[in-house]
Amino acid sequence: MATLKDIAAELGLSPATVSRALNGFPEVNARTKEKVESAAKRLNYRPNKTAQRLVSGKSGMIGVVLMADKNRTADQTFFEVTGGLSRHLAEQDRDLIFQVDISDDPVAPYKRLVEKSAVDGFIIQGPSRNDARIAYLQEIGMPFVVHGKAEVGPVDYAFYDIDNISAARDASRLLTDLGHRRIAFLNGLQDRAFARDRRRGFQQSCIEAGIENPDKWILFGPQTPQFGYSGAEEFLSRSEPPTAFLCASTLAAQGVSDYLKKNGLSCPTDVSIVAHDDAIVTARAIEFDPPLTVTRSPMRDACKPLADIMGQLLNGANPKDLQITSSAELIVRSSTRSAPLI
Amino acid sequence: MATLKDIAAELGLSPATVSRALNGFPEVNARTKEKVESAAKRLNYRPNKTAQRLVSGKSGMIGVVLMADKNRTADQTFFEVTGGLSRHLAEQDRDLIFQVDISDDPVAPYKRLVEKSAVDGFIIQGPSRNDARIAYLQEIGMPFVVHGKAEVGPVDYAFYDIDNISAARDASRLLTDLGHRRIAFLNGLQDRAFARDRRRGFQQSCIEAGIENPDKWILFGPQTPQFGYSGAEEFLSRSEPPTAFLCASTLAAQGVSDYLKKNGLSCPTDVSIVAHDDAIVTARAIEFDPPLTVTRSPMRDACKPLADIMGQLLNGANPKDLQITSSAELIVRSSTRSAPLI
DNA sequence: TTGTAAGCGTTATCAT
DNA sequence: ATGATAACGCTTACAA
Repeated sequence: MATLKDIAAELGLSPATVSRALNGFPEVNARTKEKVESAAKRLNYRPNKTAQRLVSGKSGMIGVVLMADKNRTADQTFFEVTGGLSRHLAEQDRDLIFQVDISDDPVAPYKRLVEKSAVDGFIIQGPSRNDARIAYLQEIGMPFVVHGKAEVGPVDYAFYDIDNISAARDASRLLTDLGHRRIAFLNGLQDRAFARDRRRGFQQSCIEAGIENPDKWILFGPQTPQFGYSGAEEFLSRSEPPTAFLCASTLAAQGVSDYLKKNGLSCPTDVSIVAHDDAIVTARAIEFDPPLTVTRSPMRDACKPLADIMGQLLNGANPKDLQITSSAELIVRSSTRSAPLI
Repeated sequence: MATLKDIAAELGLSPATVSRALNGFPEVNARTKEKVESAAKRLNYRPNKTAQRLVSGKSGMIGVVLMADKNRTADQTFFEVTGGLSRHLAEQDRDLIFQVDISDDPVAPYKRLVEKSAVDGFIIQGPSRNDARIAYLQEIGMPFVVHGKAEVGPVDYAFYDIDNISAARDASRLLTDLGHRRIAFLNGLQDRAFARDRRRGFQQSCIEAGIENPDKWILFGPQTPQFGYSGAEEFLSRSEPPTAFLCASTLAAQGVSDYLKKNGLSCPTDVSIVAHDDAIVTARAIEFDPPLTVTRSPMRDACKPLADIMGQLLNGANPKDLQITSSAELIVRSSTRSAPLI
């Protein structure tokens, strides 16, 4: 692979001039610039990233760490986002370095990457409350963007999140407006920030509607069809069964739907279902039977903002100016109907 | 972050000696070595990877490229393997750089990474026949390992594959031994090497059993429940419907199973099902109703061999000595039974 | 056993 | 407008 030196030798110039020509410095003679550029093309020159990194102190890599659970499973959404991130980072000529966390110390993989000076920044997915990773990165001053927002109040790091409180509030308010009073909420894992926010939104609309003790209607769990199924089973065998389900994902809604079918219950006649729709391919809300009412906010939409924020951060922007909260859109389809009169 | 120079200054040594001490050169005085090591620890020294790379000419990174289809979907298995790879590469102190292919030129993302001198090698997943990526990497002499084997005869690149011919042969032979004569095969995408091999194995056992024109019983498609469902529909509405299904994945088997249930057909009484089981979490063969007979070969098992092969390749081993074919195990459960007498 | 010096391929700071 | 030179942090002949 040709180097700056090769081009310089070829043209009888110094490497410095070639570097300037190639990097568009204003002082270089137009003709020289042309010659350099054509020679570069001819010799198939590519700047050596490693050398650039050494001198700039930047690696050009962004770290993404997957926290695999004990079962080594990872939710689809993580990959959706990671794939999209890779694409958008490529537009900035940055690459994504991917690591799987197997230790029980969530900070370890970040430390490893930091200490190897392997990355310029991190994108953190699925933050939890008092996230140790965030604390660590803040402490050492490493740039990072959080997908989701860990804390409730204002924070001083960059993030992209959807308004989970409003999403859950809108969804459950739709149900209370339809007269539902016993609404089961199959929420995400309890330690996740989004689950906390959605609980809050759910509670708000319950209070508005005069429903007491909303918490007894919430179950936290992984967003899988299995969880949806067992959650439906659990709630529907109570003495006061719910007339509606709110699911944190279409995946869980799938499980609920399966349970209803298997037990001769009809949606929406007997039970209404609303879900939050991340628009992942494996469980399309519109292909449900009946088509699912959702609060929709494609996971995929997070990729570009996250990559952009990272780019600006690396250009020295203030994290506090890089905080985006987008909102989910309520789409009413056929899985919701007035509460049955009992 | 402390550098070699810092340690040298601290100890009144030269950077060279410190480097030697830290890299376990035999000539260094034992006491010096101790002092250097403790100073390194005390100053929290980490070698600067970028500098090491520049001097060694190696990046310490392995490229993995995801070929996303038009829908931007990617099968679960890709991520299973990629995650595992990341873990095992970390053991070699290598990192995984992850890229998504969006262009229609499958070689482009590889070229990009190569020309940036970003990676030392690639792991290629889902090879197709006459794979352009393989041709490119061979041409430029970049090390790579293929997960799967693209060609039928002997090849001169490193790979890890399962014996797809035998797997399909064993599975379909089980069915022919049970008296089945009309066996539908929901195979993988036609351009994939594994699908070609499984077709071959299927044909072999059909010939053994005297079944004519096996190809008319094969449908190629993406291994999804949707494909399984529509494939079952297609085959079962023929004038001579199959009495058994062979599926290239438990995901497709799920679709077949769903179709049977929805149409009042019983497995295994009316229709037997055998699948190949990659042991991915989203469709566990043993949790099927009834539990699924499979040829089992966990995708996950490929990760360590692939990482190991890459390591050896980078240490100068001959690709031809790094070719592993493992075999799938036939596990008979309850989804297979003698063919119904018609 | 240790030090000196060159070099990896860039970019940046001086001169000229 | 261009060239020398140093620097980034490390490894490795070669010298001592």
